[in-house]
Amino acid sequence: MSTIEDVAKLAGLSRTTVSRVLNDHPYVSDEKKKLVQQAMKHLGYVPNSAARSLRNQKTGIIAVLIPKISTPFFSQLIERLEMAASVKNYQLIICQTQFSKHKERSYLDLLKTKQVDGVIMTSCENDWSVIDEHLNYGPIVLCNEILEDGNIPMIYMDQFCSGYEVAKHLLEQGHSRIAYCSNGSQSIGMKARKRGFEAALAEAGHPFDDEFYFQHLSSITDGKQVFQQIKGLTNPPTAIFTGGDSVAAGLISEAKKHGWNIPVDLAVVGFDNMEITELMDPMITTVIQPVEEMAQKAIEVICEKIHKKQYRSYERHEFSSKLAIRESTMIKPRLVATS
Amino acid sequence: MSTIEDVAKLAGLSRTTVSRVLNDHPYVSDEKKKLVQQAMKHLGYVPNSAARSLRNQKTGIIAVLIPKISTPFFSQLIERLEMAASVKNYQLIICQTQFSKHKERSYLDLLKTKQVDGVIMTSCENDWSVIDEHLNYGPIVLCNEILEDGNIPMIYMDQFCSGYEVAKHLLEQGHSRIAYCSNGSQSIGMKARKRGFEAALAEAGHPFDDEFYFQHLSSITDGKQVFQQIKGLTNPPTAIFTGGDSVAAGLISEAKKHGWNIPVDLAVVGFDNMEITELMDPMITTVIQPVEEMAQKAIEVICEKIHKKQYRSYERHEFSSKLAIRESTMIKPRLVATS
DNA sequence: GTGAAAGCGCTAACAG
DNA sequence: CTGTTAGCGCTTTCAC
Repeated sequence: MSTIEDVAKLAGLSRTTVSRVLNDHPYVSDEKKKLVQQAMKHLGYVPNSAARSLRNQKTGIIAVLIPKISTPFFSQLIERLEMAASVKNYQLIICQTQFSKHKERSYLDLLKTKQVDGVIMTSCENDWSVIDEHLNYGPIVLCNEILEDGNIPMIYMDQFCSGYEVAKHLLEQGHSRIAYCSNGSQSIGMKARKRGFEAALAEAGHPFDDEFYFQHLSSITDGKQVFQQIKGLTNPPTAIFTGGDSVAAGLISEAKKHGWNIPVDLAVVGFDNMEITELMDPMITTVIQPVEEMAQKAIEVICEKIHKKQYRSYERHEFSSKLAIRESTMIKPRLVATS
Repeated sequence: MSTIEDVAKLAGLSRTTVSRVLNDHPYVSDEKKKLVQQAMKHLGYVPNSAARSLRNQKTGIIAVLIPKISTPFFSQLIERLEMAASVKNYQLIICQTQFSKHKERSYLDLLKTKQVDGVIMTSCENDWSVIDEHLNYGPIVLCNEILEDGNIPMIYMDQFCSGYEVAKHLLEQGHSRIAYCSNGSQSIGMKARKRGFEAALAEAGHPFDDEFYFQHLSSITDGKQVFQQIKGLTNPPTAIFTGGDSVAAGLISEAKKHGWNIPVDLAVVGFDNMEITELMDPMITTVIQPVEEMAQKAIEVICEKIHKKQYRSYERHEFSSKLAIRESTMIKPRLVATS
């Protein structure tokens, strides 16, 4: 492995000059520049990044903290983050926290060891004080998460608005008995979603009924179970916002097995716009998150922070969801059955 | 940010001793050891990883080259790779090649710049010569890919066997007119899968019919289109191996819309065991890949290579798939319809 | 057991 | 425009 010294010798110049060529500095004569470039090519020289990191005090690496990579939403987010980072010549280290406080903290320590220039958190298990302490070592930005009072950039979707729009849509379809599911998270975003949902109902004069509030649902199985609960009600809801596509799909699949007609007997709305939503019969009405925009903003913001070396600042970047209205909430005129 | 020097001063000792404590070297008196540890705690000292990398000539980072992160199979693979790497205290840099030869090569260069200790490729667009050249700088292992004649470790699934088992299962269900779909890849693995499929058919005395060979299918839309083709055939197949769950799901969804009964009119087998396979009605028979085992082996092998500093070696690690038999290929006695 | 000193490969003052 | 020099933070001979 050749070093800058080797290149310098071969070109008959000093390390400095080679370094200048390497970093596109001005004040190098074209003649010597060419000499250096030839020597580099000849030796197959590539600068050593550890040495550069040590000298420059930056690595060109950003850590992304993710609870679980294979979750469709998160894998899409990583994909977009990677694409945006790649444009700016940053590498991404992927850290799976598995919702563990401890793991999360140990990954934040990558800032202290200077293994990364910044951290993007897509969820946050620890208290603000933990984040705050790490801010002495580098920038942290939240993408897809909110933390009250934190003076760091936060990039997120307007959940109040998502909840509001879903409810509005269902109300417009003539529903008034509408169920709501949460995944159990008590995050600010989740609370906002519920508030938005309730607000629309209240406006329409159909205050939210706690009997229709189902909690801790996130999987397909959960969706199946929630159907069983609904089936058991004497006066069941006519529509449901499941808060997740897996739940919606599980619920629909189970409901169909029991002869229910979706959306006639029960209108269903999911969340995330996963692939299944277009595969199920009926296709599922769902909320589309602005993944690409959030990812791009997150990279943009963290790069700026790294550059400015100013890690604390109150910044909110809010994006809007879109509602994809599909068959699971739209009652169509029936086709005449051929017998 | 405090350095080893600061710790040494505070403890009234030399950098060497501090370093020894840091690296658990023997020959440090317990007394001084404690002194050092106190000083480290007091200063909140954490070793700088760039300096360590430079000095030790290793980074503790592995690059994973992936065509597209959000593909369910790949996101599962990344998840498992991350978990296995984390156990060995390695970080993973995720590089999305997007099937680009050029990007792939530039990521392989991370080995030259010493930004990573090794590379795991989950697909390979470049020729062997490109790989070979980079082997001068660090280990490369293939996980989920085969390259003829390459003298590097390759971890993969026995595709011949997968294809064989699928065909066998369909034959046992009484089918003889069985269609086969490929995603267009001409990789060794894909060829093996097809050979396995054909072998089973040949054994049963039902040689493969090229009329039933559909190519370049990978998406839901492709699945829908292939159904249209099948519907147009005068003498259509009674079973089909779609080579992918998305294709299978798209096909089934379209077939149902046209009143076909799956599996009675057409038995369908997917590939990958994605979530949808259990959500569709009927649930889809599919091939389960040994993702976890392959990921663990890949990490194990690359760590060993890094350790031994011997990058070239002919190694094959083959794993087996499992067939998950579900409703899309099993004709059940019909339930009596209540009218 | 412990410390002094050299050096991993690179960049940025500072001179000239 | 170019070179000399110091040093980023760490580990490791080699002495003592």
